[in-house]
Amino acid sequence: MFKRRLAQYVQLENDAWTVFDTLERQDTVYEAGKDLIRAGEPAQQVFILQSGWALRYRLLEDGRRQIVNFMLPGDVFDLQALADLTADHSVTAVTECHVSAIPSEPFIDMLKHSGHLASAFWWSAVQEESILREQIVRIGRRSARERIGHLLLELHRRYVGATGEDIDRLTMPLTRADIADALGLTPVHVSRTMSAMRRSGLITEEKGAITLEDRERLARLSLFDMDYLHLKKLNLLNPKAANPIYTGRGVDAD
Amino acid sequence: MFKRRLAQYVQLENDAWTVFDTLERQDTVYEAGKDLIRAGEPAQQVFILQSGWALRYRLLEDGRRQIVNFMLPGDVFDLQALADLTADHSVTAVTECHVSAIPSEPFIDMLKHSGHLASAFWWSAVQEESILREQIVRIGRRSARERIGHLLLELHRRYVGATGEDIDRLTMPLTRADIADALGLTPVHVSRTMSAMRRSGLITEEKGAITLEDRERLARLSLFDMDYLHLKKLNLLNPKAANPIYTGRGVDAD
DNA sequence: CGCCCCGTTGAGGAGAGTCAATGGCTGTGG
DNA sequence: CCACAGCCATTGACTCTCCTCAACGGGGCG
Repeated sequence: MFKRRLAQYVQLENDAWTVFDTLERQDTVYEAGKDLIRAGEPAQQVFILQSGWALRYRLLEDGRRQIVNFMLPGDVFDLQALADLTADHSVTAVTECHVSAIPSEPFIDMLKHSGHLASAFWWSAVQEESILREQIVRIGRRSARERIGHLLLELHRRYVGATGEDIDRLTMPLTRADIADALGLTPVHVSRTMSAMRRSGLITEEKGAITLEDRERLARLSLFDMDYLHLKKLNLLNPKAANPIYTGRGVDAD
Repeated sequence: MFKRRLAQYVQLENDAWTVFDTLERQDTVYEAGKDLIRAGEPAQQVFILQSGWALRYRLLEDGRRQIVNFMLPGDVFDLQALADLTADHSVTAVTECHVSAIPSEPFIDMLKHSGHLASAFWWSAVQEESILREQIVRIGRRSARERIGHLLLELHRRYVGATGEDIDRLTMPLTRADIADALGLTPVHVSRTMSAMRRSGLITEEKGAITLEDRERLARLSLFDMDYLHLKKLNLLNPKAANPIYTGRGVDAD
C-alpha cells in the first residue's frame, strides 16, 4: 500500500526500498475506535498506515468535534514528530488499523542518506498539506451537497491510489456523524443531503460501501478539480502507469 | 523579523545565521494587490516575507474565493517548492511586501549542512500546517463571532511574535471581504458581527488598526487555545524570553 | 429478547446569506 | 479647490440553508 502510494509521485529503485525496509520500526494493530495519537502527548515517531482508515480530529471544550482529515492505507503521518513537538490533535482508528511506527531519529538518518526517499516523503507531506488546504476551501465556500460530493471524490481518488483498483465502488466505513464532523455539518443534514443525492442517481449505497454512479457529473456539481492531489508526476515519470488520471476538470482520462 | 520569529522556537547561534545569511537570494518588493505566486505555475523557490502581509487563496470556477491563510512578517512559505510541484493556490500581497526568494537547491543544501537551521525551518513548516488545521476547526465548528474572535487572537499572537511588541493594538490591513473569505462568511455578516463585538466592548477600531480591549474575555468567548501555535518551546529553551506566553486557556501569563 | 447505535424523516427555528440603499473616505482630474 | 468616481463599511428587510428537537425503525450483539 505504502510503496504503491509513493509510487504515484516517483518510482523508487529497489535499493532505496532496501534502506527503508531495514529501518527500525514497530508494528501495532489498533482496533476501530482506539486512539493512535492523543492531543497533548509528545510526538516521537512517524506513522505509516499499512491498512485501515484513521481520522485526525480536534475537540472543543464544549464537545464540538471537527475532523481535520482522513488517513487511508499508505498514508504517512505525524512528520511533525521530527520537530519533537506535542500533538495538538488526536488520531483515531476508524476501522482496524495496522500501523508501523518509526522513531524519528533513524527516520531522519534515512532521509539524509537517500535523496530519493527524502523527496518521496517530502511529496507525501506536501500532498497532505495540500489536502488540508482543500479541506478549508471545501468547508469555507461550498454548499452541503458540494462538500459531500467533493469529499467522496477525494476519498475515491485516494483509495484508488492506495489500492490500485480503479472502480467506482468505494469502501465507506464512515458514519453520517463522521462525515458531518469532517464537513462542518450536522448528521441530520448529511443524511438528508445524501438521500437527495441517492434520489438523483449520483450515488448508491450498500452497507459499508458507496458507489459513485456518475463521477463526471458529481465532479461538475461539486466543482472538483483534483490538481491539489499532485498526482500528475505519475504521467510524466511513468507514462505506462496502470492508473488512469483525472484531468484538471475532474474527468477520467480514459 | 524572520530571525525573531524562528527564535520563538529555538535560539540559533550566530554561525548558523552566517550560513543562512550568505545564501543566494533575490529580494523583491510587491505592491499591495500583486500576486507573489499564481496557481498552476511551478514552484522553484522558497519565500521569506520580510515585511508586509500576504494571503493565500483559491478561487472556485464561479468566482467564490476562499482565503486559506495569512502570511505575516517573518513567515516562510512555499516549502513545497522543495518537491518541485506546481502551486495549487495563489498568494497575494495585502500590503506592500518585501520578500526574499531563495532557490530551492541552495536552500536544501543549507538544510543538509545545518541541523539547527533544518530543525528551525521544520518547526516553521509544522507551525504553518498546524495553523491550517486550526483554520479547519475554526471554519467547521465555530459560530461567526467565535471565528472572528479566534482569528483576531491568532493574528495578534503571531503579530506579537513577529514584531516583539506585545500590545493590544494590532495593525489590521484586512477588509471585511478578506475576513469573510477567510472565515467562510459574507462581508455583510462580518460587518454586523464586528459591530456587535464593538458594542459589547470586545474590540475598538481605528483606520487600519484594531485593539483587542479584553483579550481574556475574547479568548473565552472564542474558545481560543493557543497550543496549536507551538510557542511553548520558547519557555523551555529561553526562560528569560521577553514575550509573555498565553496559557493553554488563552489567557496572558503575566 | 432487549439494548444501543445508526440512519431517516418531520416540524419548526435560527444563523447567515442576498439584495439594496446610504454615507464616508480617498484619489484624481478639471 | 472642488466635483466625482470608486471602494469600503454599515444598516434594513427579506430569504434560505442548515440546525434543533424529536420520533421511529432496522440491524448487530450480548
